[in-house]
Amino acid sequence: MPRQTSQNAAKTELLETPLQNAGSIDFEVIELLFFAYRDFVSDPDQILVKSGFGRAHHRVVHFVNREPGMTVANLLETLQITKQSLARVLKQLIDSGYIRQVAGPEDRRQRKLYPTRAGRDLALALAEPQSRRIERAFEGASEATRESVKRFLRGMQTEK
Amino acid sequence: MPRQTSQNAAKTELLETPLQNAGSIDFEVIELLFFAYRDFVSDPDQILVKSGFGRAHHRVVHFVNREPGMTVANLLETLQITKQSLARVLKQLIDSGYIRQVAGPEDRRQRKLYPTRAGRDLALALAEPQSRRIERAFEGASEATRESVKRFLRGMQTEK
DNA sequence: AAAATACGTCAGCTTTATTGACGCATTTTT
DNA sequence: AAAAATGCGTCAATAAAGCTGACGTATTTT
Repeated sequence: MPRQTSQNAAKTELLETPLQNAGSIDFEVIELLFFAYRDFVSDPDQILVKSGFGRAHHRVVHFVNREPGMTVANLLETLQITKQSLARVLKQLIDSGYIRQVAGPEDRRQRKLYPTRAGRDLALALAEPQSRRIERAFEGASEATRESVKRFLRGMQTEK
Repeated sequence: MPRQTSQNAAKTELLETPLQNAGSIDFEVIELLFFAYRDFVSDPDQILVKSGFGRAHHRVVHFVNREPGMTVANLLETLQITKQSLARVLKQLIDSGYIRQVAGPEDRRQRKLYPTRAGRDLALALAEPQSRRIERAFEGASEATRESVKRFLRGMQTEK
């Protein structure tokens, strides 16, 4: 037993070695994803504060523009949040005139969601800096490389 | 002027066409990043609820393990949050024995942060499912392709 | 000796999310 | 036709995570 071991060395042990790519753990890419996403969302965040909206509003505006006529249930599944979380955000967007609801033509219980012109403009304004960032990250990349990156990102998704 | 235009057509106009890759806006990659990150963080989230911790704790544990001896100021800059946001999270991790502080040897105002053995184990447990997901997304990819993806992710960061 | 720095903390607030329950209109099943 | 299920909105209570601003202490720099 080592002498000079101040109380409970085993339990209070401090590790000074950096945790690096080791075993099968890829810390490098984990970190790259963190930083990439952190900066990726920082662009629209700056625009959103001006309108008094947040990230959640952004997501809703984005997906409703991408797929007009989607239902509330569709949106909940896409965002993977609860109905109650969506409620306030959606209400604000409707009240502000960015999104409107229409009763479903076949199933009238459904509320189909559509962007207004203002809603489309907002979606475009938010996407613009993100898209510029993506273009910058792809700078000089071949079409094949771009496809590889997309394939990687698709592979990161949980297959439904 | 069109007849049969119910009140204010221009202002309440509903857009039914999906917003697609158009002009210079790359909606496809924007969405891929959203879904990739959403699922990427869902893995550790499930582990964290068991310990009563959240995503913020994860980030702190991760970076302190990656760079033992980092200061509180380093961490704030990396995470891009405020001191007060970090305070509660860091305190909980210290109180729970995952992280410890040591006064800086040169500058004793600094608090250098180190993981304990438990803190390292937690970081590894959280990284494991994320790393498996990354490996799956890279399946069959050449070394060159992997490098391309990393280059893309680095390019997404705001240059400091 | 004075100023600046690194850190912790107090107090109050906002946003975003959660769970659970209920009500209404409508559609599907029995 | 009646009963059950579905899509949606809402109420109430709560939690996690972030924010701003201000101040105190120890320490280092000027």
